[in-house]
Amino acid sequence: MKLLTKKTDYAVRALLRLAQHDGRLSARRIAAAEHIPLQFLRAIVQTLAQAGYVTTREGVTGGVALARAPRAIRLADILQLFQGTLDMTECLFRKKVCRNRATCVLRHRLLDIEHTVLAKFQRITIASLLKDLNAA
Amino acid sequence: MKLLTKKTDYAVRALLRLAQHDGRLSARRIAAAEHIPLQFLRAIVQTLAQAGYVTTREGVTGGVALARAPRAIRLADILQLFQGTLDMTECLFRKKVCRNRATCVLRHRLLDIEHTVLAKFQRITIASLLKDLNAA
DNA sequence: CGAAACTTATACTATAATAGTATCAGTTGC
DNA sequence: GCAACTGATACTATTATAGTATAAGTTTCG
Repeated sequence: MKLLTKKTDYAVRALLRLAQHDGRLSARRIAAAEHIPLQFLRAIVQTLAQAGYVTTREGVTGGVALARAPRAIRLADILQLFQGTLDMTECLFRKKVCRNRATCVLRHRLLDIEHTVLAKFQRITIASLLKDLNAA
Repeated sequence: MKLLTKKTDYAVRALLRLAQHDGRLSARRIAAAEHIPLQFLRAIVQTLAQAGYVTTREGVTGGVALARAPRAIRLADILQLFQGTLDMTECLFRKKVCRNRATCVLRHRLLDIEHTVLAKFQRITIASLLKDLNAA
């Protein structure tokens, strides 16, 4: 079971770099520092920019910068941005009614677990990760 | 994010059926009752049999039966059987040393979350699901 | 102006996991 | 012997993930 995909992982690492640097950084520099394929990172940065987590500037002095305070960027939001919502509610909305009671019983338990996971992800922010990083 | 694959889901549902029936059931009957593709379920049953959760008997009077008490079958074990172990430890064992501290910081948090999830899955058994089912 | 360093936008590919499907062989009991 | 079952494989289709490639536009500096 994989909790985070590479995209999410890279996004978080890029955000951490930006938070540490406190200014504008080019995708190329971030990619080199984090060993992330450049084009892949560029696409990730675009997604982050469109969602308002970073600002970008074109041109030779351009690059990427944080658009929000590190403590205002929650891992739960980045996760949702790149991996979509937690979607265990399928049986409730997509099919008429859960035609199998056993499945519903299971889903009830899964929903409980997912809420727990989500709550934990919501408490993790770029700021809290940064704190861990500096403490280590 | 998907916690359970179809295989795990089907396996649990099959085990619940068997626990309710308290005897031998053919894969065909289970598949029909749970709307599971027959060949797919048969492969799942084989895996369950090889792992010792069910016994099978060939021939016209054959079928599948539980080999363990419902309360001795934990969802965590079924999950592991079909989806493998929780594998967030990659950076510790597969690569020499985590060459990126930010990643390690993240993984540390992920491990914590995975332990929580695993603990919850360990507390769910076929018996506890059956109880939910009868209470509903 | 024009090159260098940057982002934007999109299209393409490779690999692996998931979810099934299809068969043939062997077993059991009437 | 045939109907209903399991065992064991091999195959396919779809999707997600993880990239790669490239053409086009922007900004600054010399």
